Amino acid sequence: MTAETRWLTTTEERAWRGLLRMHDLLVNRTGRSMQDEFGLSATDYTVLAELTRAPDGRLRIQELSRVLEWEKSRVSHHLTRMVRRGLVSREECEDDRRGAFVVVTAEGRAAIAAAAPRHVEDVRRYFLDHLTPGQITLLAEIADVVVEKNVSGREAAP
Amino acid sequence: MTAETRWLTTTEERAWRGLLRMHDLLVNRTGRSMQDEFGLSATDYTVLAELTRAPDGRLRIQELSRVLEWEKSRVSHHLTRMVRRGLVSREECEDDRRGAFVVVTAEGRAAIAAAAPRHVEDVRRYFLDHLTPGQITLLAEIADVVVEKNVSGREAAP
DNA sequence: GCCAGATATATGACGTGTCAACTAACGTCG
DNA sequence: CGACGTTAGTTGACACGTCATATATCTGGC
Repeated sequence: MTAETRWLTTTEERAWRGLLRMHDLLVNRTGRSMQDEFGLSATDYTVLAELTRAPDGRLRIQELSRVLEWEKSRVSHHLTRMVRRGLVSREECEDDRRGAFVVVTAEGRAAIAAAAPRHVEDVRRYFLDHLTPGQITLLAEIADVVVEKNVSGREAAP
Repeated sequence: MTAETRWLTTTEERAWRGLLRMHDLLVNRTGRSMQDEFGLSATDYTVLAELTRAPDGRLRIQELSRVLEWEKSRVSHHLTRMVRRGLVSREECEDDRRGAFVVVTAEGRAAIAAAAPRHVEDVRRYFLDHLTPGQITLLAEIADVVVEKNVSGREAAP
């Protein structure tokens, strides 16, 4: 006994499909630069960004999992690959012997330092440069609202 | 001789990271419904949507590749999996013996017909319902601009 | 001190995406 | 006709993500 479906209006569909298409385009364009020119995937980049922002370039794996909002197994698999390529390394945790740290290697720091300026340029070239400051603000607000509504009540319930 | 990098302002970063986060949340939420309740991935859904919209539920594979903007090999791999699950089938092409058609099966039609109302509800629940009509229009415009600027000059150059 | 959960991480299987290489059929220009 | 470049589609290898499961350690009663 489902009520009649309220299909999407033209504008609603334009917003939804446009969001998906815009996202894919931007991810492809920015990702290709990073991959082709610096050998980093977008995910490598975010992992390195979190690590270099942390004191001593070290984080507990659970901590990384939390800030990135990635499943633990995803983090584990990804770190295995990054370790293999010399971007990070694992370290034991003295306090909690179950636990482990990830640490950026010198090579990892070099990689993200090299890639970061180009990445920011790409974000401007493919995305921000086509929008007015007003549109950028609007989009930031839209994203904040949607994220907040979807996240509250699922994690850290009051 | 690179100029100094113009790093992102707070708002710019909020827009960029917010876009990525919002997208991931929405894709996860809507994807999980479809997967758990109807056994379809988001990509299955879009393939079936294109096919059911086409006359006779048939499309040349190249045509599908073009409208979805997917690499040929991606299409091919995905169709192989969908065929295995009985959602679509391949047919030979008489006119051009290199070519092939994909056709939705009855099962495929049933699957998307069952999933569509729920999908639309999800798009509303997780996304549209949290925004004002003005914001939805704004977002549609933003997506259109960004997509248009990134696509023109790469395909179908004037 | 010990045992029953809970917690931190790793692993294997499998679906998905990309890239490069391959097969087969078209089209054309001599 | 026949060699040649192009087009349609497939395939295999490999990177990535998710799920279920395994292993080791911690923690809180008793």
